[in-house]
This record gives sequence, C-alpha cells and structure tokens, in this order.
Amino acid sequence: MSEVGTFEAVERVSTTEQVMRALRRAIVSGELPQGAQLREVQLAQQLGTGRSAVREAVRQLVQEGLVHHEVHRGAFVRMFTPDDIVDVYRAREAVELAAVELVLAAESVDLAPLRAALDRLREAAACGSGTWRDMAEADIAFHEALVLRAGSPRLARMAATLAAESRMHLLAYPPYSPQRNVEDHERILLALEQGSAEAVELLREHLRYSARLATEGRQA
Amino acid sequence: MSEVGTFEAVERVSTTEQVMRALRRAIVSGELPQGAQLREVQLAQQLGTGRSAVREAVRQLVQEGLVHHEVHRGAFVRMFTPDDIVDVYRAREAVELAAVELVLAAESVDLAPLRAALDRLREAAACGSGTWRDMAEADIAFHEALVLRAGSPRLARMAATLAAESRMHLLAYPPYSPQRNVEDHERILLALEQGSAEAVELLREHLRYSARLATEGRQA
DNA sequence: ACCTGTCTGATTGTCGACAGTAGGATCGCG
DNA sequence: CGCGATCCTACTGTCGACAATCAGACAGGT
Repeated sequence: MSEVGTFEAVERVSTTEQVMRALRRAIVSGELPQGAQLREVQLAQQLGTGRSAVREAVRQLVQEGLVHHEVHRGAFVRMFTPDDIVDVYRAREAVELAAVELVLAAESVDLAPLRAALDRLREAAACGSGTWRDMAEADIAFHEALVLRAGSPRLARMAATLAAESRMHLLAYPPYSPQRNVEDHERILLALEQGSAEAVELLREHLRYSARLATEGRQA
Repeated sequence: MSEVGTFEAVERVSTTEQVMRALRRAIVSGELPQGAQLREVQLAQQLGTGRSAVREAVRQLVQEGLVHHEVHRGAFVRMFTPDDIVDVYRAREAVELAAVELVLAAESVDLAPLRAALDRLREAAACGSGTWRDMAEADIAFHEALVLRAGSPRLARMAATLAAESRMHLLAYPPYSPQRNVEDHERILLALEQGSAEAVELLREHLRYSARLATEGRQA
C-alpha cells in the first residue's frame, strides 16, 4: 500500500471508443450532415476497422440521441427540428439549474475551471467574428464545467449528452451576440463566486434567451 | 394520400432489443445480483442467441448506468453505494421538478395516467405488506407518467434511465411507510389538478423524504 | 395512366472463428 | 514457509461470412 508518486490511470480506449469519438466529432462538426446515412462497411473501411466496432459505436450514439436508427434500414444523423432545439434547452435548464443549486449549497467549490472557460470565451469574442466556433466551444465548456462542479455523476452525464446536441446546432447556426453572451456568463460566474442565489435566475434567463435566439434567428 | 383507418406502426423489435429488455428486467428484479458478471457466451446460450446481440444489449445497459464495464475484464451489474442512491434522487429532483413546472405551465394536460398509477398504488398499499413490489412499481409508474405528461422527450428519456436505477434499489430495499407514501402522491396529484404551484414543493419534499428513507433505513 | 408483382443490388442482422488479455493455479527457488 | 516466475484457462475484442430485409427499377395487366 506504499504509494510512490501519483499516477493517473492509463487511458485504455478500445477501438469502439475511438470510432465513437471520431463519429461524434464528425457529426457535431457537421462533417456528416444531418440526415446522412451511416453505412457500416464504408465507415469501417474509412476508419480502418471492422464492422462490429462501427456498429457498437453507432448504437452508443443512438442512445445519446445524435443518431437515429431504423431496423433493417440503417442509422442516420438525427435531423434537428426547432422543437428539438427548444427541448434541448428545456432539458438543459432542468439539469443546469439543479447543478447551480448544488454548487450554491456546497460550502466551498473550486470554480477555477469556470473562470478558465470564461477567459477563453472572452478571448474568442474579442478576436471578432470568424471565431464563433471557438466561442461555441468555450460556451459549452463553461456550462459543462458548471455541472461538473455540482459533483453529481448523473447530472454530469446528462449534461454531456445535451452538450453534444447543443454543440451540433450551435456550430450549425451561430446567431451570437458576442458581448451579450460574455456578459451573461460573467454575471453568472460572479454570482456563483459570491454564493448568491441570484445565479439561478441569471442562468435561467441566459438559457431562455439563448433558446429564443436559436429558434428565432434561423432565417436571419 | 387518402388515409383509411388509423393504424399504429407495428412494433418491430430486434433481437438486441429483446435481449436488452430481458437483461434489464433480470437486473432490476435482482435476478442478476449486484456485482454479478455478465458473461457473453453464457447469456447468449441461455437466451438462445449469438454473442453480438448480447454485446450490444450490454453496451446499452452500460450507457444507462445499470452495468459497469471494464476493458478485457467484462461487464458487471453495477454496485449501488449509498452515494449513488443519493445521486439518483438528486437527479430525479432535477428532472421531475422541471417536469412539474412544464405541466403547470401548459394550459391543459391529461392527468389520467397519473390517477391510474395512484389507484394502483392505493390498492397495493391496502393489500398490506408482501405487495411492496407492486407498490414500488406503481410508485415508479406515477413518477414516470408525470414526466411523460411534460411532453419533453429528453426529460422523459432521463426519467426512464433514472427509473431503472430507482426500481433496482427500491426492490432491494423496501423501507416503505405505505400510508405516508400514498398521501404524498395524492397531495401531489391534487395540486397538479388544481394547477397549484404548490405541487413543486410537495414533490421536492416527497423526493427528499424518500431519499432520506432510502439512505437511513438500510440497516433497519 | 395507374396499379401491382417481381427482380435486383445494396445494406443491415446475426453468427461463429480467431487472436489477445486478465487472473488464478502451478511450480521452482531461496 | 514465503515469494516470484511461468503456464493455463476462460473470457473478451475484433473480424469477416452468410442470411434476411429493404428500396427502387422494371415489366405486365387493367
């Protein structure tokens, strides 16, 4: 039991896991457009692996809601309707508000990851347009870090799933008001640092505003 | 385009789906005890199918959190620590409170499924002990129906996942106060029917009370 | 022109085979 | 007797093969 040095467990990733990450990245980045069919043999060849790994990875993505599967027809990248976007934000509201309440209830929580994400967000916003991709990433990282701080594995898992869906439509439709977005996150973090219950309402407003932007700003 | 008659789509279940349901049932019912290893070949033989179907089903259960998987070691039925139970109730609070708020915000929601579940719960409670299994089922059905009425696919999916975990430990540890349990649900449903915002607090209290019962009553 | 049955190419569902790994049993040595 | 190396068995990871199924094209009858 004599511990010498601190080692992180080596990350062992199976082929399936790697395939899953690759597919998820391709989907949320739009490389695989919405509605595209995921052909198992083709993907297996592209990725240099067998069909089994691809199949399992696809099944996983189905469970995450990124992919839609029909028996004997195949798997397709999910089509996001406006209703879906509304629903994603509804679910995020449920999860993230609960997370904020947990963070506020805990006596001391390390908010450094949040500040780091906020810095990245601020930087991306300052660099002007064209970097909205980085902005979206930082935005999502902020929210994901927030839920992580709550220390609830289940909330974190839900948040991760929802983050993938958010990423998908954020990268597709970037109707951002950069300064407003930065300010929102700043205010939320500030309230959290002060332990103010105001953070709950700020986050709720931020999410509802984002949802409105995402659903209205489609034709813009 | 002339629609004649109304038909529900035929339910096509693949082998994988069937295997998944069988395994989930066996797990939440305790037939497969916590910590048990899920051997692929053995399960495949028992279920009269091949390994692929079993593998995919197991992967799915891993994603649902009922099963734990280690590379090159195998899949095991998840062990539930007290922390896990607390976390399940935390996550349920997040999901179900959000659902209640959505139900209250909607103008008219059909609450018949809730009343049906409540009736079953009342009946099971009246039959005395020994039927706590039916009680647990009715209890879970009530909460699942509640979230379904909110009309949010994502909240519903999360609730289903959490319901499986709840079922698992409810069937293992039935520390029930039947009358209190029935009363709680009655009050919640009543408040919902009246459109009273009180329902939120009632549900929160109910869940916290259940969580306390589940974590304290272990040694009883 | 429309509907219907058939054929066909492609894709998924399912399966067993082969290789690699983990953990325990066995054996040898100090 | 204790400890380490080695072997061995069982299991999983991965793969390609075969069967079942689907969507679309095509032909024939009404």
